[in-house]
Amino acid sequence: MSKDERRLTSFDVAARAGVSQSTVSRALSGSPTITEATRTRVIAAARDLGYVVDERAARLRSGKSKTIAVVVIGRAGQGAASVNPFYYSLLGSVCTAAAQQGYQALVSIQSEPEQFFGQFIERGQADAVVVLGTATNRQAWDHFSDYRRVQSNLAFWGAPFDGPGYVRSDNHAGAKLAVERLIAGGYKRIAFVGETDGAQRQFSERYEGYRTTLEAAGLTASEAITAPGETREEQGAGAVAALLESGDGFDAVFSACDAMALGILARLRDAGQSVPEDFGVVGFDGLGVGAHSSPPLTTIEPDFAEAGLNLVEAALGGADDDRDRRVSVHLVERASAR
Amino acid sequence: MSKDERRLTSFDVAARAGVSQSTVSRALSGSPTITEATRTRVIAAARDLGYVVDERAARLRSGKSKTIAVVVIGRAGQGAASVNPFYYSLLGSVCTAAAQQGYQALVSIQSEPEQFFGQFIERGQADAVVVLGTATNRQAWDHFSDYRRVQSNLAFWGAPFDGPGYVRSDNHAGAKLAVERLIAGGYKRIAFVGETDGAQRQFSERYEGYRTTLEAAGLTASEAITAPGETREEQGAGAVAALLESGDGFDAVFSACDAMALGILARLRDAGQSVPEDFGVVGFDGLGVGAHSSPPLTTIEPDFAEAGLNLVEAALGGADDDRDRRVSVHLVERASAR
DNA sequence: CTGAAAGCGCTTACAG
DNA sequence: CTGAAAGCGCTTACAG
Repeated sequence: MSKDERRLTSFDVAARAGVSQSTVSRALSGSPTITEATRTRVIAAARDLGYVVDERAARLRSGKSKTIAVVVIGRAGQGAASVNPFYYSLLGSVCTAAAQQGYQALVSIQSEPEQFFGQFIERGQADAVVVLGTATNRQAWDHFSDYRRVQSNLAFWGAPFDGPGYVRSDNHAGAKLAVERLIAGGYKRIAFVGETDGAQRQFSERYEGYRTTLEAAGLTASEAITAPGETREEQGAGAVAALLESGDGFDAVFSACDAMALGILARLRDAGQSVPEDFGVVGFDGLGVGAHSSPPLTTIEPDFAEAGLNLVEAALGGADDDRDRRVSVHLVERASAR
Repeated sequence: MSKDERRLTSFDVAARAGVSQSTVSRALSGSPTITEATRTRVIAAARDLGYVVDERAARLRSGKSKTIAVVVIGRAGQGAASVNPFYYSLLGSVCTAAAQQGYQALVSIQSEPEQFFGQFIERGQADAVVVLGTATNRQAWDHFSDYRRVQSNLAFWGAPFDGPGYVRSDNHAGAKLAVERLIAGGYKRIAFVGETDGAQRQFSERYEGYRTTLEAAGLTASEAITAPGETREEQGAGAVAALLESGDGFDAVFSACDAMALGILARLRDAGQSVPEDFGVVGFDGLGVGAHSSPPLTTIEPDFAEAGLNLVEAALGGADDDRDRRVSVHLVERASAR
């Protein structure tokens, strides 16, 4: 610790300010029942002494922790290196939103079943917990989904399921933005790439938005296209390859996520298709790496600050919070649609 | 909380296991002075009851917090959105390393002077603090650098200064790897892009490594090249533009960081230079986005897991830790050098 | 508006 | 190896 031999306590501040310990506590915690004069004196004494309250004691007595635990789910067997930039940005937004609400953020990265842990509230370490990360770690989501039944101060982003506490993008609005952008670019035959079987719940909503927007414009929607692959990029590449081979004359793709769109772009280049001239692509997520692809990827981006705030509010609200939280999205114009 | 009306305490577990409260504490905390039989009984009682220890109380009494505070510095005025992927990866590695050592991670993102805060130890919230982030926020680094004088359980990555507690890449080895790779690719006139005036301390070390490696190979090193710009990418683009205009016949660049290298690649493409055929580029940092640039960027990547571990150890070690901590690096072969 | 006292739920000397 | 007691440093009823 520092050079002081003994820890300073509120007693020392009380002595110096000539008040009782209780008054020190009230003055420092901003209690309205304290004279401004007294408060000023106490604050000065604390400053002179270099005193700060011991949060362990304050929290034990008050029963609150003023902390949000944030669990980041990684791919099984891969740890922190498998967390993609999208979730790191979301993590950053949650930390910022928590700070704005006067909370601190206790972060843990969990990818293996033996480390799945969410009992931060029971241990008095947090008042609520936010879980976010890849939908592919099914075991992790099963774990936290079960846990939500006994602990309602839990909010999620990225889960393959749906239910209370789940926050997500306004997928319908996003899909509409993407598809309308492609229609405006003059593309005639627009495909959707991404699974709609529920592995990633949000994809189904994006497909629905794709379908209704196309139909509203008098165009025909096709079945969602998918291809197997270890990574999202391989899946996207495979899907667009199938699409080109189909001979159905597709000239544009709305990809359910940017990672797949990146694979789509790479495959299109290999196939000699020029984007955006011959073929249009719009993704979803607002991944920063899309700004460096060739061509840079036009995409739908959720408002990260709003997402962070919604997650914190939903977690803190617990069972009383039954709002259907959908985060607004906007179109990021880059260069993959003419 | 959950459905129980009253919080469970170690007393409840003691009653159920037929032992005293002290025995419960010792059994659960793994004290070696407890019979295996007793421990088993206590653990079973705790499990049956669904009891977990209240960390607020445990920490108050023990005086430890088993937590590492991680401060992520963002660009002034920009918040979480300005934190680049490199620092998020580092943050993830620190969280993982902390967990491996039995510590939790309390994360805060700080970019404005009014939020600079590091007194987590004095408040009993952490046993050590790790500060990382962009070197460009000079005020933030000044703040934490001053703080290191009174609080030695502090470690840094990315600081524009040097001193105790600073962990960094093995820049000499990295520069050597990069330059030797370019020499092996047959490039004849290799430039260095990046400032060496100390704004980013590590850059000077990379320049030195560049210079000595080139000289050892009997080639001539040039002065470091820089150009003004709001972002690293603009700086890189400007520098390579100057380089091409110089007419000095440069055919390769070792860029002090990937962000600048990305700008270099973009500018080279605009100038009609083909990479890696006419011009070679090697960056530094191992940024994930480099895998999606065109061409994909060959780069030097520090070992993130090792970096996280070193930061945690250095912070926990405090004044007793005077090791010069340099994290090993490796070459990531992509496609910007022939 | 302020103070004296109690107590939050643990861990840790101190005994035996 | 286990127990009874004290005490970590606050906040919060309870008084006045």
